[in-house]
Parts: sequence; C-alpha cells; structure tokens
Amino acid sequence: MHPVGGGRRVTITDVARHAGVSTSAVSKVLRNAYGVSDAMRERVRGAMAELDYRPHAAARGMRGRTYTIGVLLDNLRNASFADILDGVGEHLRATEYQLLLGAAGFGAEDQARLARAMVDRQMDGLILIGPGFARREVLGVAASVPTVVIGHHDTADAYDTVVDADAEGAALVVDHLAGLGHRRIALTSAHGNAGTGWTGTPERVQRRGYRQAMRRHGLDAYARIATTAYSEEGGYRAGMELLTSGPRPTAVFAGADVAAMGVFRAARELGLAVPDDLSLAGYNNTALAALAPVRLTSVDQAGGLMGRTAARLLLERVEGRGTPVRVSVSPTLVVRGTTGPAPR
Amino acid sequence: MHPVGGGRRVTITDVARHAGVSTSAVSKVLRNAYGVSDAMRERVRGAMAELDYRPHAAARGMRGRTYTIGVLLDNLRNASFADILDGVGEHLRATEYQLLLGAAGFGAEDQARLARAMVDRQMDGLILIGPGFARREVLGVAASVPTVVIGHHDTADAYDTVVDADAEGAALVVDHLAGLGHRRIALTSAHGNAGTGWTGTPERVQRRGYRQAMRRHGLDAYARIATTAYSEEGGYRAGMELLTSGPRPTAVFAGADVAAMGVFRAARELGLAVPDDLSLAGYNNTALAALAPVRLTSVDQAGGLMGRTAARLLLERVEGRGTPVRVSVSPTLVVRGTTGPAPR
DNA sequence: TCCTCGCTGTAGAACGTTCTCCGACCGGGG
DNA sequence: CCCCGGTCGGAGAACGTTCTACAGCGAGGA
Repeated sequence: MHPVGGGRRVTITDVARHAGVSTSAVSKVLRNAYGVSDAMRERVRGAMAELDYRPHAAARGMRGRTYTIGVLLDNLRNASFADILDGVGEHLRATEYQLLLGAAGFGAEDQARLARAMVDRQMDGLILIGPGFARREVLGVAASVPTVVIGHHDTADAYDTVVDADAEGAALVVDHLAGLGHRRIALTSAHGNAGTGWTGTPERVQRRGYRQAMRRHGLDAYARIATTAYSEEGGYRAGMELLTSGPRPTAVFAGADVAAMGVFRAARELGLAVPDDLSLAGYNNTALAALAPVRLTSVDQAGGLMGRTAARLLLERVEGRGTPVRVSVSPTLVVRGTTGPAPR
Repeated sequence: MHPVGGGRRVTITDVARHAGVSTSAVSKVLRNAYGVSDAMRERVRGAMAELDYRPHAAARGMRGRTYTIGVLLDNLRNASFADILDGVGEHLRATEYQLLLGAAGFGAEDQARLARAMVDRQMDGLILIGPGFARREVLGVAASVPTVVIGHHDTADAYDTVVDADAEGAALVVDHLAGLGHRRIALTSAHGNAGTGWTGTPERVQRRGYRQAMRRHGLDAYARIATTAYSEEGGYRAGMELLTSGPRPTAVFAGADVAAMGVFRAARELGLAVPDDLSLAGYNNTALAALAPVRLTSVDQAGGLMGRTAARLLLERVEGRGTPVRVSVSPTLVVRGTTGPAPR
C-alpha cells in the first residue's frame, strides 16, 4: 500500500485537516459515537483510508481503551495453553481487540509483576490462566481491570471464572482404569505455590475427584498420590517414587501429559512395559498425547471451548457487565495405547 | 503491601506533592536523568515507595518509552520458540523492559496486522521470529521501531539478524546418516509464504545445505525433498509421499521435530520399524525430541543463545546503535534412538 | 564588586487521543 | 414571529508522562 517509512505518524489531526473537519469529528467516527452525519462519516473514513491512518493505541489508552487484551500464563511449554489460546484468539479475531501474551514462569512474584505490568500498560481486560500468584493480588488486579480467571475453581465477584470439571475428569480416568481391572491406581499431582490463598486449584480439585472415585470403587486403600512439578522431570521423579517404593501400582494417572512422559521414562528405566506392566494416563490431551510414538490415553478438557468462553465473558465485562459469571466445561476421556488390562 | 483497589492511580503528581518537589524532578529520578542531587533522589524514591507508585506505561509511551518489547511468532505449538523465548526472557529479566508476545498464526496478513498493532502500541523494540509476512512490510516496521529478525538469513541495514547456521545443521544430519551407510536420505521441508520476498528462510537454507552435503557424499542422485507444512499432519503427508512412491528412502531427515512425528506415524502405518527399517532425524531439538517414548535424533540450534543474543542486540538498538549486526550460531547434532545403521 | 560557570530544580509545552460542553442550525408548533 | 427541541459539528480541557528551556544560587576568578 503506502510507504511505511520511519517518518512522523499520521495522527487524527492530519486526518481532520485532510477531511476539512475537526479532530472531535474524526474521533467520533473512530469510536462510532453519536453525533455524526452519514456524509461526515463517509468523508472522514475516506480521509483515513487515503492517509493510511492507524490510531495510536498508547495515546488512546490515556483516556479511553487500548483495545488490548492480555493473557497471563506460566509456561509456554505447557501445550494445554495452546488450545485455550486458540480459542481466545478465535473469538477476538472478529473484534478489534488485539491479543498479547505474557509468560512469567512459575514464580509468584514474577507473575504478579507481569500482571501489574499489564495493568500499567492499560490493557482493557486480562485473562489469567491458572495464576500462581496470591489470590489477594488477583483480586486487586480484577478490581482495576476486567478479569477472567481460567483454571482455579475459586470464585469471586470481581472476576469471571472458566474451569474444567476436574473432579469429573479424574473420575473418568479412575473409572476407565478400574474397569480394566486395576486396583493400585496412583496419581501424580502438583503442589501449587504455597500460601497464595487459592483453595480450588485444578490439581486440588483433581485430587479430590480422584479420591472420591477411588472410594466409589472401594479402592480407598489403594489410593496413593505423589506430588511433584508438572514437568517431564517432575513426572520422572514421581514415577520413580511410586514404582520403587511400597506395593507397585499397576496404573499411574499423571495429572498432566508432560508428567506422564516422565513417568514413562521411569517405567522404561525400571524395565516395565507400557501398557503391559503399567497403564499410564495423562491429563489435558495436549498435541503431545496424540503423537504416534506416544499415543497417550488422556482427558480432553475442551481447551478451545474454554478459551472462546473466557474471551466472550471478558468482552462482556469490558462492555460493562458487573455481575460475576462462572462457567464449567465437561472433560472427555480419550483412550489411546497406554492403558490396558491390569496385569494378573 | 498496599490495597490495590480500583481507585484512582497514583501519579507522578501525587508523588511530587508528597515529596514536596516538582513533577519534573520526579520524572528525572524516574528516568535517572542528569540534574538531581542525591538528597532529592532519595526523597523522591521514598515518596514513590510510600505511595506504591508505578509509572503508567501508556502515558510514558506518549513521549518517551513504554519499556515494552514485543515478540512476534507464528504458532505457540512450535516448541522451538520456547527455548528462544526463554533466552529473550532471561536477558530482559535483568532490565526494566517487559516482554509481551503475539502469536499471529501462519497467515501473512494476520502477522502483518499483529506487527502493526505492536508498533501502534508504541513498543520500544520488536523481535520477529521467522516472520511470514512480506519482507517489505518488515522493512517498514524496522524503519519505525528497533527490530531484530530471528531465523531468516536475509539481512538489511534496518534490522539486526540472529540465525542458526541451517546449512551447517543439515550437513550434520546428512554426515551422520551417510556415516551410518544410508544413501537414500530424503528431506521433508516447508514452503514459506510465497511471494513474501524472503530469500533466506531457514527451510531454504536448510535445503541448500542438504543438497550440498548430499553432493559432497556423492549422493546427488539419491537426494529427494518432499515439501509440506511443519506440523504433525504435514510430516505425515510428506512421509507417506516419500515412503510409498519411488524407491524408498532408508532415512528421512525432517526439517522440524513435529514433522518428524508425522513421518513416524506414516512409517508405523506402513509397517516400518524405526530405526531398523527407517532412520529418522528431526531439527530444532525441541523438548519433544528428548521425551522417552520418542528419543528423536535431532539438531540443536541453541535456541536459548539465539534468544539471549537477539535481546541483547535489540536493546543495543533501542539505546541508539544504528549499524546492523548479524549473528549466526552453530547447531550441534544430538543423536538419540531414531537413527541407526542402514538396512541392507 | 561583578561576571561567568556549573549545578539543581521548576515551568510548561508537548504527545495523540477521548469526551464533555456548548453553539449553530433547522423545522415545527404556538 | 418567537420559542423550543433535536441534531450535528467543534472548542478545548483532560489523561500521565517526558524533556527543553530557563531561573536561581553559590563559588571562583578577574
């Protein structure tokens, strides 16, 4: 189109001059506000197009909106975010809002810092995916900018919530494994950041669901949980712990797909075949689980739907809704090659 | 700390009043500019701390910097970005710059739109990872904001470049496979967005390196390239094409780890064992390649180093350097379980 | 004593928008 | 003919910073 050179930006004033109107009029057209005739609107639109005008988001942010939505997440390597983000992106695509991501790592302070940075950058709304920083801080953020929290089951008036029915998801796995004759079904789970005030983290709800399901099957006595980080290495450590001490489980339910990969490594090192000697199930049904060399049985949490929903709720809040909304989506079990009948 | 409530923000004016000085003085302290006594600096710092002041990035952007660095990439699922981003984050962590990501997908227009959005948001610098939109547009962006391009070997005065020595990387794989006795070594590659004006895309350089290495080993006649997308599905299609038509290769070098996974699936469906019937190598050495069920031989492109370097170069440009810099990092081969002696 | 100089600190104009008023104009009813 | 209400367009004050220009001051040299 036009040379994009490094010169001065085209501003609303240039457009106004070019169209022979006031800047106020241009602004009105830009925001399609009340008080412009069709003729004026058209004239201004024309001038904008001719000058290749693009509004300066930073300047807009000083008074109005920046048309920017921020998503905060801990780690890009966790592939389950990709589905959620696709959902968010899909919904936002049709709007004039722009999506920007921040990956802060797992540290509570780093995450809080990122959240504050997003607020300082005047973002119009925030989506926090499984935030690992203090709930009190999140409430503070939510008080100053529309916010949706994905993952944690803790609700609040200040923000909307989109969660996976994690207890239900855990039950799906336990039912599946128990149905295959397994009794010693162990779980690997993660410890969230301690003292952050979240009581409904996905891991916690998942653990609760696991225990309930085990009880339902009369397997209370066989329940066993190893707690490490949701990473390959964490899964490996959990797997080693579970498979080398005490009566050996015949099935391991890993709270996340990556962790399942670590358990797999531990099993292989111990000479256990999957699924003949050990059944293995993951959670989140990331792209990883579907890969041919892996073929991991996993629980699909409908990430795309969660993302779309979160984006929709957030825009509603940006538009002014004040009452909180809470949405829970149902997971489904995807059986692949890593689970089989219990060895006898 | 302080209640973060939704009230009015603490501004530079509040700090100035509280410290009994002018806003100019506060601004100077903030930017640690010249012309403030130690006493004043300390007094202002104190006031800032007491009021829990945080600068309003959007407002700063109107005149000075926003202290925001944007990274543009196509798809989060491509795990090779994670290493690069870690590197970028690591370097930026020590500074006051904040990192924000944009994932635009593969469409040229979407990517260009995102890049423009970042410029409009007055970001201080941009890192473009393998941009798939028109080079001309990138030059335009680079003319108005400091820019570093990662991946493409095309250089320009307007931006700095950080690349992996992809030809060298391809040679590593060919040498390895040829050393194992393979002759029919095929490559799966990607077609970038056509007509975007990039002549040195990583794929292209990789293909060139592959052809040169094959020639060096006297294997010109066996060279064969299948071009699809760098995705599991793309790899599958390429694998099917290579393994079912013409003389069957005994080794496939996939231009990306994900694609290798697709080739693996194709091989499995065709009843070929890896590595006994078919050797398989990937590229980028993503976390995926190291997983126990996978153990993919791959080429490590030192993503962390690339990221750190890109961040360093970008900040130098932000600080005023005008002359272009070009950095190339050397890849290394990581041999795992998917490559073995050629079947005979 | 006066001038110059270096150092601190301040006033105030930008920056590109939004948005509240307010004025001008027009048509219609009394 | 006057007034009223509604519609359209514009003036201009924010918004929270940065940064240039300049004023004040004390010290040191002529």
